[in-house]
Amino acid sequence: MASQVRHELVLAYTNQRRAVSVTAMFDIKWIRANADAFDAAISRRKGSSASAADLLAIDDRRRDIITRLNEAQEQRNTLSKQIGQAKIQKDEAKATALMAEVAWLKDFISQGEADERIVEAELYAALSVIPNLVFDDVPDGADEAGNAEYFGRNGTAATAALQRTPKPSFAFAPKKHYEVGVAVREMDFEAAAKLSGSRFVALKGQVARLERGLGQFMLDLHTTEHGYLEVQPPLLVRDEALFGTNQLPKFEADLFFAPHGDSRLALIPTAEVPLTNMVRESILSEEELPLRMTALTPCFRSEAGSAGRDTRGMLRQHQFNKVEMVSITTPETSSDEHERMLTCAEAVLQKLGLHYRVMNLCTGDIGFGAKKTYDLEVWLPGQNIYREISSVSVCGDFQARRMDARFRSAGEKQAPRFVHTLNGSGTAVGRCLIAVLENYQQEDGSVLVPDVLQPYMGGLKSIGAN
RNA sequence: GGAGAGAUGGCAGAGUGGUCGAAUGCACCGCACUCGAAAUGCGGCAUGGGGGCAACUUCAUCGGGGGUUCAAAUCCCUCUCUCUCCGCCA
Repeated sequence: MASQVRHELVLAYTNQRRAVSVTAMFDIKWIRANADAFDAAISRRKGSSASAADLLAIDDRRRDIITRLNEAQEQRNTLSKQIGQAKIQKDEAKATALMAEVAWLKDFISQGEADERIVEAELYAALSVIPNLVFDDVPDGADEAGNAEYFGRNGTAATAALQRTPKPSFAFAPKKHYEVGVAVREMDFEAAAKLSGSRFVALKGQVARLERGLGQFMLDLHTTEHGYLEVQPPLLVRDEALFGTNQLPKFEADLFFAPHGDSRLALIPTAEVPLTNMVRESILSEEELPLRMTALTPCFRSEAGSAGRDTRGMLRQHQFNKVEMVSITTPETSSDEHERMLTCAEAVLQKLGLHYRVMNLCTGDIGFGAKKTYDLEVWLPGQNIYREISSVSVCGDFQARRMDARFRSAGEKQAPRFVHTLNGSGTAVGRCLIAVLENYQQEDGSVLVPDVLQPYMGGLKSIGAN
């Protein structure tokens, strides 16, 4: 490794406030004991060239340095204590002799500490960009074409499917959301562009109210029927929080940052960041779990690299509202919680009467930190496609390790274990607005208000009919 | 924005350079006493890393990082956070 690169690596490493030791971040002990399994698992992931052999080579060097350093420190500690004894006994001659004896260890130790720092920085850099390993039932695939429709745990789609709204049919050619009459008047892309550039929108009047009502409806649903605790989190967060939920170090380009003193704060790309990090650097008691939190927040995404995609309408914006659900669980319950969270997200679409399907994301499409992800894709008749409106992921202990979030079992005298984390949108409000506009549009350009939203619209049954 | 005070184990709270990883109290766990409980007594009770099959041993950690020293909870620098007062402000 070039020395300049190494220098910067060490600097970045030592200046960062790390929540967890380098070896705990991604279980290097597990890799050591299961090298083949690691290589097999990581090879399913696109975008990672990590290999157990490379990682363990760094770790072997690290352990070798530590062993030699520890021996020197032990010697120094022993001699230092003897010096202390001599001083207490006023035996200056003996103390001076001992100090001469220990002198050479000083350089040896500081060199060893420097070496340790370098090798830990290397290991840290290598481990921090390894994606989570996925579950066996995640389908293989190169891109979204490899995703598999999911019909429930037993493959029967039993209850959920029965409550799903069938794909609607129209007696006229349904318009895209930004062409629907009321939206044409009340989705002001031009004004927003003057203020902020492309990928922003100003909603007005009844459409603005509808968007607000949607967010309120979702939040109320999760807090009253699904047992989630409402949280209003900070919308600006530190780098450490972003590291915890794995936006950093790899996906910095997707974020907006605000300068702050000599540092910076990021605008949250999703409430997953603040909600999940609520438990960072803490040891929960098992009785507190599962901890379920939800929030309605704006989300900010730079969308670097997606130039030209979805430029029309408000499908892909730099700013949008989203209701997020986060669960903190024990390792034993996280998979059940994943299914549960999926039904919580589905409930939103079912109550709104929106047609959708559930996809089990394949290895080529799943996110960096997830072990398994279900996407809810809502039907957009104006565009004649299914579009992602919610993503529900189980992360295992991947984020917990990055945050140092653990729990202690009641009674049992064992060391604290890492919690498991899950996150899911329930749902993206902006995209849900699109779905309502397209699915409930009438030929005259007005839009019917879904029953469950009418209380949030002052009883209005339709908007834009004037 | 200005001035000052702080941050020690699950909690409270001692400790200002030398057997301090850290007194004491509370909480918690085990045992004894009890028909049972309370009270009492005895013992245990941090995290991470290295070595070892293990018993065990060793290193690091007193908010984070860096430094001085043979030796740092204790001295210096810096960052973060908390509190008090002043100013400003939704």
